[in-house]
Amino acid sequence: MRIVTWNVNSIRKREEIVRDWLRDHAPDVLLLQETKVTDDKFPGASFEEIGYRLAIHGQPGLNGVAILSRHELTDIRTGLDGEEGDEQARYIEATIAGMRVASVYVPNGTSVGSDKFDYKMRFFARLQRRIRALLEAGETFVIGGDYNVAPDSIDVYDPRACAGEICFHDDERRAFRSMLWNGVYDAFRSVHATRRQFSWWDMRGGSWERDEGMRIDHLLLSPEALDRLEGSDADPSTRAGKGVSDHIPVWCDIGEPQRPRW
DNA sequence: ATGGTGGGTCACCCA
Repeated sequence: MRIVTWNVNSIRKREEIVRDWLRDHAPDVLLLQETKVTDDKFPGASFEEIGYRLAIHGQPGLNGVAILSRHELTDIRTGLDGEEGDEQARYIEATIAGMRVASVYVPNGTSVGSDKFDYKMRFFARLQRRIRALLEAGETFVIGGDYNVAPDSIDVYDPRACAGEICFHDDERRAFRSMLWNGVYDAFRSVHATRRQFSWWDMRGGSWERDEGMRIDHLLLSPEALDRLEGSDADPSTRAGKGVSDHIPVWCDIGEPQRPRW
């Protein structure tokens, strides 16, 4: 089962690109972030026509997450607990082929020390609580998305230039590691221990041309999903050219269970 | 240190 995560930076702008990519690669599941559209205006038919079912959670103009799946989607759940009145559409989760699969769009945080940065840090704590609940429930799960944090020095173009900056600040990296210490695993890094592979390059300042990117899109796996992990990679070809997202798709392949659970 | 481009919606916010 191939599960892909892709921040598309507006699904309406990227509808053709995403549909063509899905036709070429035919993954089982695509987790979308920054769809930037309300549910009634999501271009769902375009993906249903090529064999995908949808679970969508959007809002006007900002954020927005979705799950596209070739298999049945059940028990769809949206949002994270822990913040009264939070209207931001950043989390959706569903059961697909016996696994819980989620798409998450962690807040960018804008700048270290801002109100939005505080919200980002609270969001990490809320996400961690969800991870703990899934682990305690014994679920096999994959949470893919734009985490807006590069975990390690190898994951940024210049660790000195990025030190203390948004998406590489120690507080964010600690929050990411804190999730891992509960017993979830970064799929790409589990497969490629030392490979430098960015998933995002800023639209501004010719970052793509200079290869000044970061690896901020991740798939976090439960232990059972890690046992079944058969591969993980990304597709930088989608970043070339005009009219593309600033993020590229990142995926993992989860094999069939090899034996009954203990 | 700033600003660069490209989304959103409709004078700016967000990345």
